[in-house]
Amino acid sequence: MTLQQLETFFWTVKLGSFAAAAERLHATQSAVSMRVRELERALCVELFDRTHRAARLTPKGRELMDYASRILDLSTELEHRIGAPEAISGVVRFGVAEVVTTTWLPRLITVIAERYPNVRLEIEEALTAELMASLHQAELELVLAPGHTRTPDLSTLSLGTVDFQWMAVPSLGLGDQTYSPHELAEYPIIGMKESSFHYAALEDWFMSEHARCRYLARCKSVAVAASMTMAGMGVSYLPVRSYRQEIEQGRLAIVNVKNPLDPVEFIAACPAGHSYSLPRAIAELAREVSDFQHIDRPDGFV
Amino acid sequence: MTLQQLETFFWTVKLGSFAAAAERLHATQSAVSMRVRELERALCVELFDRTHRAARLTPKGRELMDYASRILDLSTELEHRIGAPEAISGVVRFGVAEVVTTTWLPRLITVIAERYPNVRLEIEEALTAELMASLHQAELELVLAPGHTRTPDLSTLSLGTVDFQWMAVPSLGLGDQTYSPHELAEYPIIGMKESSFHYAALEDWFMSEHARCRYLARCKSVAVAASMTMAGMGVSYLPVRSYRQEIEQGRLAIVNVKNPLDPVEFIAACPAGHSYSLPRAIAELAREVSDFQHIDRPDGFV
DNA sequence: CATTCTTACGTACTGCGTAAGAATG
DNA sequence: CATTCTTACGCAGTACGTAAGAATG
Repeated sequence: MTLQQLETFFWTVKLGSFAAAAERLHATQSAVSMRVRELERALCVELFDRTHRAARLTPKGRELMDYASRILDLSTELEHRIGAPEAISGVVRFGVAEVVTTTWLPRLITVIAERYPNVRLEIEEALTAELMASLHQAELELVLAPGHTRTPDLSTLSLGTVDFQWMAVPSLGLGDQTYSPHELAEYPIIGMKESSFHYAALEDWFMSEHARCRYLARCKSVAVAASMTMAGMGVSYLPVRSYRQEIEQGRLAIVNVKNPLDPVEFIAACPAGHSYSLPRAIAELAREVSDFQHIDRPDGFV
Repeated sequence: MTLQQLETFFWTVKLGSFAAAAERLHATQSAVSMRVRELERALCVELFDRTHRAARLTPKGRELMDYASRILDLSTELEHRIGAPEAISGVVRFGVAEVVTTTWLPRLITVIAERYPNVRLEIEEALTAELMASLHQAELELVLAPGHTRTPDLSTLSLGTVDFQWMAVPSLGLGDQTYSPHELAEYPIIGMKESSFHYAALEDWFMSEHARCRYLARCKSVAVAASMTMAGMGVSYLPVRSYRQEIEQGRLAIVNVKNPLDPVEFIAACPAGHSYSLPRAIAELAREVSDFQHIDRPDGFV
């Protein structure tokens, strides 16, 4: 019995198939199959029910899963606590929201590369809901995105908040007055897709006055929304700091509204239950390099 | 990092040298050296201070020891709880007292061989103190011997008690009367060596009346003491059941004494701190096959 | 019939034992 | 100078990838 066998078994169960585990572990199906078979031979026990196509766990396999995760957890904790950072190798797949990409992601990548020179990163940018879905399917190990959801199966770490405001070009003529949702809904709104974190928040904001706005567009990208806004096509909800220059230069103007939404909190989220893991370490680095407005909140993971 | 490396590291620390670990693990010094070196390379950390001849742990090494024992403990627990018994392989070194050898040891060996066909046994017979010393030095993993010592670093399991009595040949003329220590001390005593469990007990018994007996001999073996006794050379303290036949046939007779000592409890003792381990499993088998007088006592390990 | 796991086979590697070497007390 | 660890070298076993095969839904 080896750690590698246990790790392979663990991911096979976690991802539901030998093929998926092979991809995750950067090995071939064949190798995964052999490792599991070797583990079964070492324990003289069937771990998977092979009468069906999908790899279904036997009762013994289910029992093993608990031991495997405990042992693997200890071994990664060991590597982090005792090993030098350069001893940490492997691949971390994480997802980021666009605002992270356009702000401190480059710094994060640099810091990771310095601290963990032997770690390879696979970074994916997508809308928040998509990232969270990937996280739950274990396709990603870490997500840096807006959110404050406290699900029991996720550990989260606050990365600070970002001030979003309604913006439009001055020539759209909204001026300095303070708009209610109803009033703002008169203007064409440049929104984000449903899987964006903002979708629900803005919908709620309009709905608080039973206002129905007309969306000129639903973007998958803040940058695209900003471009459309700067082109004078409508009003959109944008991160202030990212468009400071445009505001100063008069190419965008903040639209004052009644009951403005709170600043958006960004979090690092990763699967709960691991005391130490590379994703958690990276989350903490992200918190350090983040220049988002840090808020008072328990400093560690929740 | 592999389980084998951790195991090798563990035993190197536990036994204090690469050579001793090599012997324990049935490998060469060279292999042990390489495994440790590989572990150090995997963690990018020095685990042993090699400036001195003996392998002294570095602080990092000391930290690792805790993780290593926890991981190895989990992995053996896993093997016992999930693996089939025939999956358990390896060598168990255990020590037994002579009375165990001459009573149910053969049965124990049979039962172990049936349950764990792939386990090899290295059994050593010696006097109790010697066995306990070997146990503390981790040269043995299990001891089946008389005793009731409750040391915090040992787990013990009661194997039952054995009735010992003073015996002599009838022709020595002790008859049916009841002897005090003083009176018995008049006769030549065939005793056991100091490292025998009985040594202290009998010494105390005589000393309770400030009697000083003359030891005709100090044996390392109960069988030898019995032979000398049956040869009419003196009085000795022998297990009754082992010499039932001799008593019935009149070749030995029990000598009644005042304040006879309690029956001697036998225990299985193994290092504490392992939730599951082969030695513990064997201890429980020993309890099952033992035909010593079982006493009311918490059933499990203490 | 596409997906998923297994089997076969050749290769490359790595871990081990033997034996010799270095260093320590 | 004996003990203890390290290094060198050659062998053997094994773990992997490629590719073909079997079975399932």
